[in-house]
Amino acid sequence: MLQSPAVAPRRAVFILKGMRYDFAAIEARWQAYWAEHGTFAAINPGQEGFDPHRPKYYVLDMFPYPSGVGLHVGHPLGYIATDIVARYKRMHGFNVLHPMGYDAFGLPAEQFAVEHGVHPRVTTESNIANMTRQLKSLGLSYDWGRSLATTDVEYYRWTQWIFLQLYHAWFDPARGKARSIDKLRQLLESERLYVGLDGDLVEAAAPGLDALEGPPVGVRKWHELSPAEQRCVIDNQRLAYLAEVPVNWCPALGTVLANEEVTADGRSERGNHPVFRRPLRQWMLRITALAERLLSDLDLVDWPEPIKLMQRNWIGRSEGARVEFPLAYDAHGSTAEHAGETIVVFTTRPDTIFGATYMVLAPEHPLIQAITPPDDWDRVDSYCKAAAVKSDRQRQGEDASASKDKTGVFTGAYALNPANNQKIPIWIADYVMMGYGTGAIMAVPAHDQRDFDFAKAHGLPIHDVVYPPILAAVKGFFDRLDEEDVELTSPAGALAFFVAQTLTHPDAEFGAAWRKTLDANKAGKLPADPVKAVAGLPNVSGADAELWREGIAPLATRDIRGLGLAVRQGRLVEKLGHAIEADGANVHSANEFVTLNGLPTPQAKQAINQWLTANDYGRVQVQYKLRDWLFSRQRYWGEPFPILHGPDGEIRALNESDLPVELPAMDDFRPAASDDPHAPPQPPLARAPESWKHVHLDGKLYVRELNTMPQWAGSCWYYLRFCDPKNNERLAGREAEQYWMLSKKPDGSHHAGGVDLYVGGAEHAVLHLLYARFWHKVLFDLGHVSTPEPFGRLFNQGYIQAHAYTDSRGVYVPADQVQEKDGQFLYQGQPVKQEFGKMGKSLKNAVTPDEICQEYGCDTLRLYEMYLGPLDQSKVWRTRDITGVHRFLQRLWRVFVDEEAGKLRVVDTPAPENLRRLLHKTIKRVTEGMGTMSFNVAIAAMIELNNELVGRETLERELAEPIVLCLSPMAPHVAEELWKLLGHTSSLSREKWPTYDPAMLVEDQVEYPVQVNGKLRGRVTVPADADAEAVEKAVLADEKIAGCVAGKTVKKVIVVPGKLINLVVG
RNA sequence: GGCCCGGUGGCGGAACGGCAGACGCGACGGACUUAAAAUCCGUUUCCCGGCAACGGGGGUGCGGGUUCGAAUCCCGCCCGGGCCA
Repeated sequence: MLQSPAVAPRRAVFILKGMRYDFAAIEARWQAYWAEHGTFAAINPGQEGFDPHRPKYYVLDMFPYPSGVGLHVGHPLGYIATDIVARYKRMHGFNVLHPMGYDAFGLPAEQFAVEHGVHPRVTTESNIANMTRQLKSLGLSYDWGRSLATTDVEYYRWTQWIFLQLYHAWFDPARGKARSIDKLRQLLESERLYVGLDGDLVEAAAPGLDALEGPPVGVRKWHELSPAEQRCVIDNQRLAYLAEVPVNWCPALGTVLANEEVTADGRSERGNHPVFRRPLRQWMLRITALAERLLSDLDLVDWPEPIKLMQRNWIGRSEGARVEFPLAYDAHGSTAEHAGETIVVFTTRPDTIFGATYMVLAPEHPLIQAITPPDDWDRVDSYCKAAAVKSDRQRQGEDASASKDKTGVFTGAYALNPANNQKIPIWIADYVMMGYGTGAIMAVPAHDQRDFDFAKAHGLPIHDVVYPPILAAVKGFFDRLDEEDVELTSPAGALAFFVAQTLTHPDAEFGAAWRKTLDANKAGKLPADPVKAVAGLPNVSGADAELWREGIAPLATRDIRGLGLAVRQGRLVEKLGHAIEADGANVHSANEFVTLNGLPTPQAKQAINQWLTANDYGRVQVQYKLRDWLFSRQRYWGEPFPILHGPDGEIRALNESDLPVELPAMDDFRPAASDDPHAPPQPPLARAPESWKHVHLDGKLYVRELNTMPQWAGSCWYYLRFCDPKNNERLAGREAEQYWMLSKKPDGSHHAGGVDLYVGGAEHAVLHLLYARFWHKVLFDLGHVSTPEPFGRLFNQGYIQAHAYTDSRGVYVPADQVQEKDGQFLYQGQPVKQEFGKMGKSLKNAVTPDEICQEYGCDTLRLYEMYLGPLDQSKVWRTRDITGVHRFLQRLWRVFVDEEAGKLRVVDTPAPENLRRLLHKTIKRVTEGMGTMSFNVAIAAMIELNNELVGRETLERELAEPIVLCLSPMAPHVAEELWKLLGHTSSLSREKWPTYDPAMLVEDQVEYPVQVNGKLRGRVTVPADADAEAVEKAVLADEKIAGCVAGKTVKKVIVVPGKLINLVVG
């Protein structure tokens, strides 16, 4: 279209183009400047320019997996936040370590490689290049010189090195810490430790005692063992060890799978292939040895409570009892050779032992063969064999179909319940796992739902032993009904009345409730509707109400006699149709020596534990849910183990000097798939060149370990490498590690954790953080690192969600092509349904940072992401809303720059008092927002200040400079540009953060809102220094307030200094 | 089922136990413009009364409680999300 050259404003714009807010040019210029000047390079001790007096601050992001599709706007949420913190800390004089890298080993790259025939290293490197480009375009102040990938040979060399540390270490329970294997050998050789019957370690008594009494019975001295036995004892103590463990084996994928990767019906999540349970010899890491410290040291770190809780639950410490059930012998089956044999169980509910009516062994339990009578053997054996191939999930019946058929088989043998000397049958069932506890349970069907289902399915007895308050009340009612012969007008109503009484007065005796019930009976005031009488009470919990409504009340109405009988016989639970797992008080729980009856669950546990211990039936034991870490993968794209296998089964660790063990170049790195669940695993490395696989050492031919490490390995210690990423002597130089990892508390003492702020998604709350803590603690015990914990403060950012749209078939359509019209959403003219979910490829609702940067600039993107809401909450991305913060930057720019005249508005005259005050208030709000990472509030404060400045012809320097500095962590490019326009010649990244003067925040007049009986009725303005009495006088003198109070007495006047005034009148 | 987190206008969200709804989006009205975009100014919790300045009332998922005063603290419930079973 032709344009008239005479239009003046257009010409002005054309001439002044250089003074417009040209974010593209500004951002490119400053990103180049920072790179060229190394502005964000952190200086290590010993390097030129290092200032030992500067405090350090280590702020870290959870590094990403370099995926092929690159970043979407959800990823940088945390990165922008940490970048703001890093920039803010630099302005406080901190030496800031803010690095970034890539967690690049693992399945997706390998899967992509297998499908496309490209080597994973090729795709990984191009993905890394692309993601680095994206990250750099966001202006994140990383020290890119420290960037690394877990796949770098010089990185995984040290991952292998750490594995060797684990291999050469054991956990000394006496010291509660990891120590070197050499130390263990010393302790054995010097006979401070003996070897027990099972190859376990037995501590020698205090020195001197042995001389008198000799070593404990049944132990051997080190020199009495053969070299092979000695080796076996040592290997059994290592923190990295080989073990035959049942794994989820997927022959079609040719690898083992983690439990999380197996679906409920026993198929692989990826590809839906069958998964089999089979024992495999695998590398394991003994994380369970550190369980107690992983648990207790959570108290030392500043993490969100929910994350700590999830770790605690995962570790799953339970204090319970280990109880021995003697075998019972009768005419058939048992043989003399097993006399004295016991079945050991672990239970967290020893208080329910009187209700243990049968026992269950896991199908793998070692005693099965010994206790099963020969006649029963075939039946039992075939059951065990069938169970062996099921997955854990199938066995535990996590889906509804599996829990219905609680399979099991009776062994034909019996045990004695030590509490009541009852003979109880021993069953085998696959819902009991060998891996947890002792592989055997005492089944208490009345108080454990799984036991209940099993008992129902197999006709086993169910005996009540614990009643929660509502059931205790029911029992109390029938007890009294038995004692007194009364005629009840409505038995069900009386029961309801009695229960309601006891629940509303929980501290009162049953006797009182009973008397009231009798009174009500006499007066004909028993409730007509027993359900409502209890379930409708205000303080009855939902569970109790349901129990009453669905369970007791119908039974009471239908057959109160039968109900009474069931209660008397302790068969109420069976009648209710489901187990009662809640705590309560014991019933039917006494023998001639001990009674638990009436004791609340915690006390009952204590009492029975005491009795069991005193009588040698058991002892208190701490148990963890945490399992040792399965560390082998039958995959190519992972760290090779620094381990050799000798011809005679010898395991030989490589010397540190032989590291790294590089992945061999291979064209075909697919795992060997198979249809046969029993085919031996063939990891891809089995097809590596012979020259790699075979190693000649000391005249022997060794084969390398052919498994690789799991993806978790590389991410376990990258934060350490960042301290000194180029070091080829150590995993990180000692001085560098100490400088960056030792954080000081305000009082000068050292903090438990090294990284000052670690930000990432909550999806890593358990595994990554637990594994990293485990490695760190071992390295700490062995003296390689300086802090007991790796991450002092953790922060979880929320997800970015976005609207997604499905068409009539329920298929997702590209969200960016959906249009809204009159509240309807249309895609290609067809209505679609709006949904909601985590941003990503699968929902077709991903927005890339590239497109936003191009259209609005990355300063706008940064501000928008931070302005969305609190960092730790999930929030919805709406591209439309970006204009808000973009407009803010435009307006801010025009407050500084007169675009039409093409000059800066900044002047050196003093600012008006009101604006100066507003500035100081804003600095305060922004500073506070920085401290609590409430960046949304900080930005709002900046916008408010700016709104006051819009339209002014000039801008005083005393306002301009602090504004630029306050904005700079959040929108660094535009801030640097304005800083330069203000006449500065270098980057503002290390300028001092502005301070506010508290005196500037104090007003000399205060306007008080005045409430009358809590309702806002008016305002009065008084001098700021007026005392309460003067304020009161002023309030009562106010015309409007006087009107409100007229005719009433003012009973009380509450003056909250600086806040408000409340008059209480009546 | 257990535990954890959350629920505030049309929307995202502010609010040391003290004026609920800052700030932004959207919407509406106006200015500028031939027009649109951009920009600027104003209105915007709901209900009632008023031409209007304004006045009255309700209101932070629901029901109770503590308090002079509760979005905020306590108890119970409902709904949504997460983790574990």
